[in-house]
Order: sequence, then structure tokens, then C-alpha cells
Amino acid sequence: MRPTPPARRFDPGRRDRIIDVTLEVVAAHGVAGTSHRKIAEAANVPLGSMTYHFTGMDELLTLAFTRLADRFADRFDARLRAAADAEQAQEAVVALITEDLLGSPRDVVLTYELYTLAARDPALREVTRAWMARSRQALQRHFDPATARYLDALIEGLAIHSALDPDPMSIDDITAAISRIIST
Amino acid sequence: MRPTPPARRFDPGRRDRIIDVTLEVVAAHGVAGTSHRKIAEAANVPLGSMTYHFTGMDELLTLAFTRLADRFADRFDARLRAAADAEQAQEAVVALITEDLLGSPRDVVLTYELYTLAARDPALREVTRAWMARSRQALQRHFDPATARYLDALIEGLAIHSALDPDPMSIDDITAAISRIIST
Amino acid sequence: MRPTPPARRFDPGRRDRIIDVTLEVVAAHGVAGTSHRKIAEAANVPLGSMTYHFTGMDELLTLAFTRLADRFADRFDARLRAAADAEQAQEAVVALITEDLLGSPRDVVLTYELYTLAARDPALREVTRAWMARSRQALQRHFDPATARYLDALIEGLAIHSALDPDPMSIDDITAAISRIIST
Amino acid sequence: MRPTPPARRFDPGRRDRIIDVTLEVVAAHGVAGTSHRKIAEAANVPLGSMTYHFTGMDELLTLAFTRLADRFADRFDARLRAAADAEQAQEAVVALITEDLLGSPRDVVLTYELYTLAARDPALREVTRAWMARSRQALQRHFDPATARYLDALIEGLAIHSALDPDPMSIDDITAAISRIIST
DNA sequence: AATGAATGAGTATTCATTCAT
DNA sequence: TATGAATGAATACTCATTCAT
Repeated sequence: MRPTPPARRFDPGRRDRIIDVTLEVVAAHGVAGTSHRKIAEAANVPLGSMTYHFTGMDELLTLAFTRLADRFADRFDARLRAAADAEQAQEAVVALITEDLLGSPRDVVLTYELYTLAARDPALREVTRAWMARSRQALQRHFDPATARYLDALIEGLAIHSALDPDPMSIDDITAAISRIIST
Repeated sequence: MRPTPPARRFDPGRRDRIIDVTLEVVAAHGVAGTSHRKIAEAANVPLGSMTYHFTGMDELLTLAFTRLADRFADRFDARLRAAADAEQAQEAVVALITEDLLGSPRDVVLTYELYTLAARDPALREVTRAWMARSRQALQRHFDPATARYLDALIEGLAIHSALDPDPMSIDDITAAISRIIST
Repeated sequence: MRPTPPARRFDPGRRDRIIDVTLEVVAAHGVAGTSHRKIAEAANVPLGSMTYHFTGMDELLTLAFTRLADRFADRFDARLRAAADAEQAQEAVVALITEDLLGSPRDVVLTYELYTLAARDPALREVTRAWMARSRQALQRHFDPATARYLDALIEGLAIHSALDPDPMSIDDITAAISRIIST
Repeated sequence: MRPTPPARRFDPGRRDRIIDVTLEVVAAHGVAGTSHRKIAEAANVPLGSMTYHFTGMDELLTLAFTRLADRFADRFDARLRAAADAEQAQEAVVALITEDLLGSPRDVVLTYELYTLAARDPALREVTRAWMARSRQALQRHFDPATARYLDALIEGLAIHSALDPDPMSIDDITAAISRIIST
């Protein structure tokens, strides 16, 4: 009896899958607790495959967070694109905070991890920069540039504080805060 | 020739010093890159001393970030305590953002590291909770509770976006955004 | 849109080029730091091409060092062939040491790498043996066999010591040493 | 039954032993084939012990080869110190080549490995430099400085060629070559 | 005939923690 | 009380080689 052959797998899209799995591992263990081993195991891929497809952890994290930011920005964009007027836009922003940003603890955690990396790594700061730029662009569909910028900052702050606060703000509070920042 | 003595140093305040040095190491290498070894070396303390004084990294990080948050809150408090009226309070908030929060890249980085840990660890979430509570308390010297809360969130968002943005907001912009949120 | 073609390159002389590039990689990184990957990259050749053309690193190194030794021996031969008498032969030997052997740090390094391999591997010891034989043959155009042999050894020693010595011998010293060994 | 405890060993002189074992491993496998693992195994020491005692492979190799060169130089010195006159000194040199340098294939191999490293690494070039300096100093007990230098180079060449040559020189040949270089 | 993808063994190194002194 | 030495588990990464295409 020969041992089972090493089971060379035909696995297109493997690279792509690894990138997605990376975000899951980071969400579960933090960047600090993320390793090639954990990702490889979660993706059901041999360890050697990791450094075959990516030059190192840095590249992998950059790719993964770029994907994350793109998805956030897409959702942001879609919400505001669907709003017909300023009033609907305001509702869209509230929904965005309460549903998109706070709805998934996973995403909250990942956002912080991204900011922490971005504070050190220019490559990831570029990712956050592009994300912010797209957000403001989306807001400018309905608000003037200055308001868009203030609003973007407020959204950020509301999301963070709501996430960290054991007694988070109500939707009414969030709506009220937003009303103030867009009143010109 | 006698061998060098065992160098039993009289070193009161060692425990304290280690806690402070921990923040420096985290600022320099991130939580992900922080280790007992690096801290011990930076504090000029034998490695064995680390696990002698602290049960592990978790305790050490909690102590260090508690100290950090206390210092931030103290400064916040002092600024608002010094303000005589709402107008001065607004100026104090602007100064707080531009000088305290954005003045030191070290502090920006450490704040993110703290949030990232807090998102996972209840002990550190308590640290951020207490910090937020003190901030709002300080703001309530001059603003009603709801405004204090909105303002606190806006401060957070302005600080984050300004730190990550290669083209950060001007002081005028920051002032304008704050004006809107406190207009009742 | 068709996918990019498989880039089947018409590349005659590829095998040859790989052998030459191998010497460059060894010169740059040492035998210890040489790998199929580095050679493939330096030769602009797919990794799979390495084990397609050569059975393994041993074969590749043997081929490369054989080529190196042949080139050295050719130069040695040419120099002594050009000498008309014993006096010119002596000058040729001095030039050989100072110009051929010491002129290029690359060649000095490669020579040691070869000796180190030869000390272990009979295939490469055959390479050094043949090289030595050709050197002596060339010297015997002008000197008796015993002198040729002594001279060959002295050349070796002068080259090594001059290469490793931060304060290497002058040409006059080299000439004087050679004069002594050929005086019968 | 508890599993046997991890058997923390009291092992003074371990650091020293590792350095010696390193030379054995290099002699057996070459620098290219030497790894922390092999050394640790040969020294009967856990892998983690290697990088505890040494910053890395470089430091370890430097220490090991320094020790090797010192031993060679000691023997060289002893031989020439024991010679009463120039004639005995000449005999000492012959014995040195035939017994010390060629007597042990291990030492021949190690010498090449050292030269190969020295060609790249200044730290190891300093080791060879110091060794050469001591050799010449020893020779100057009996010969003038220029002769000492030529003789040192000839010794080197005779040793290398004899080691690589399947038909090495006889003692008479070696003696004759040396006679020529010291005849003034 | 040629190669890109794949993989398990192996590399150096870092690490938190233990414990004899 | 304090610590230097020790250690096994874990880290990222490199590698020669295989093989389906």
C-alpha cells in the first residue's frame, strides 16, 4: 500500500480566496494574532502556498484591506446614489452608520485594525485615503464640499463611539447630530 | 580579579518605569511588534523581571493604556476647566484637537492601538469607556448632555480623519464643524 | 480580449546562458547563498526551466566551474605562450598574478568557492586537477618540471595572501619572490 | 505517571562547546550545509539554545573560525619557537606543511571554508589577517621580513596544491621549494 | 518541449515562560 | 527577592522538486 499521493489540487481562485480568508482571520485574531499558518489553515491551503502567492504578510494585508475598503466604499456609494434628495440622503447616512458600520462587529474591528496599520504604513494609508476620498465624493452628490467633509468626520466619530460605548447612541441621537452638521 | 558583581540593582520605581516604557515600545513597534524582550531592553531591566512584576502581556498593556487614557482625560479636563464660557470652551476644543490629539503622532498611533485592543478585550473597553465618560463630563461643564455627546463624537472623527488625511483640515474648517454641532 | 499568450520564448543558448549566470550568482551570494530561484531570476528564465535543463545544483555548479577554470587556464596559457624567453616568462607570471588573479575580486571569490567545493566533491576536484595540470604545462614551456611545480604553488600562495591581505605585496616583492623560486 | 520533566540541564561551558561543535559541523557539511539545527543536534542542545547564546550564524561562524585560526597559529608558533637555528627552522616549516596543514583533511577543508567566508566578510578577513600576521612574526624569528613574507606565501601555495593534487609533492620537493625561497 | 502552480521539508529567528540558582 | 539561563513552540520565509497543463 502506497501512502496516498500528496493530492496536488487544481484550485483556481486560490489566491483570491486567501485574500478573503485573511480578513476573516484578522477579524477573529487581530493583526497581531494573524499568521501565515492560521490563514493557510483557514483557507485549507498548504503553508508553502502563502509565500508562493504573496511576497509576505505586508502584501497580503495590503491586498486584503484594499478589498475591504473597496467594499465599504461601494456600499456607501450605493446608499447615497439611491437617495433622491437631501432628506433621503440624510436617512441614507443614518442607515449607513447604524446598519453598515455598526451592524457587523466584524467590520468595526477590521476598521480599527486598518487604521492602526495605516498609522504606520504608507501603503495602507493610501488605502484609507482613497476610501475617504470616495466617501466624500459620494456625500457631495447631496451636500456641498465643506459639509461633506464635516459630515464624513462626524460619521466616523459616531461609528467609533457607538461601537465602543456600552450604552450606544439611539437612532434619534444619531439623526439629530447629523441634522446639526448639515444645517448651513 | 573578582568577577563582576551580580549587579543587584536598587531600583525602586522599576515597575512604574516598565509601564511607561511599554507605551514607548508600542508606539514604536505596534502592539503586534511588542514583546517582553523589547520592553525589558528598552527599560534596561532583565527579561526575568518582566514576568516577575506582571502576570503577562495583557496585564501590562492594560496598565499602560489605562495610564495613557488617564493622561489624555486629564489634559481634556484641564482645557475645559480653564474655559470661562461657551466661546472659550469652543476654542478649547479646537486647541484640544489640533494640539493634544494631532500634535503628537505618537499619541495618534497609540490611540488606534488602544481602540483596536478595546474592540476585542473587555478590560480595555472599560478603559475607553471611562475615558469617554470623563470627556463628556468635561464637555458638560459648558454644553448640554446631548450636545456634549455629539461633540465628543465629532472630535473623535475630526481627529481621526485629520490624522489619516494627507491634506488635513484647516483650523478654520475644524472650528466651523464644531460651530455647527454646538448650535442648538 | 484574448488572454496573454503563454510566452513561449524562442531562446536558443538558454542552457548556456544559465551556466554563465550561475557564476555571477555564486560570485554575488556565494555557493551557500545560491539557489535555483536566484539563478532563474538572474537569467530571466522560468524556475521550472532549471530542473528541466539540469539534473540539479551539483551538475550546474560543476558545469559552471569547469567553464571558469577553462577560462583561467586559457588566459594563463596565452600569457606564457606569448613570452619569448625565460625573462619574459617571469614578467608574464607577475602580470598573471597582479592582473588576472588579483585584478578582479569576482574571480578571487570564485576561486575560493571552487576550492571549497573541490575539497568535498571529486567531480570538482577533477576540475581543479585539470586546471593545475594545464598551468604546469604552460609553465613548462619555459621552466623545468620541478621549477614549474614550485612556481605554480608560489603563484597560488602569492595570489591568496595578496587577496586577503589589507596591505598586499608590491609588484617588486612579487617579482623578487618569483626570482628566488626559479633560480636553480 | 507524569511525563518526564523537560530535563532542564545544568550545563556550564555549553556556549564553548557549541563553538567547537560548529567547526565539526562545518568540516562535515561545509558552511553551505551548516545550520543551527545541525549544530544543535551535534552539540546535544535544544535549537532555541543556539540563538540564545549567539545573535546569529554570523557571530557563531566568526567565533568558531577565530578559534580555529588561533589554534593553527599556536601550533605554527610552537614549531618555530622550538627551532634552534635556521636549519631547524626550515625543517620545522616542512613538518608544519606535511603534518599540521596536510595531516588532517578536516583542517584543509576548514581553511578553505574560512578563506571563502573571508573573501566576503570583513569580520572574517580580520581573522585571516591576524593569522597571517602571527605566522609572519613566527617566521621572523629565523628569517628576515621579506623572506618571511615570501615563505609564508609559498607555504600557503604548497599546502593548497598538495591538498588538491591527487599526486601530491614529496617531502623532498617541498624541502627543495622552501630552500629556494629562503636562499638570499 | 516547456512551465507555472504547487507543496512539504527545511531555514533562521523570536518568543513567553519556567526555574535553578 | 530577583534573575540569567534555558527551552519548546511558534514565527516568517526559502527551497528543490514535482507535475498537470
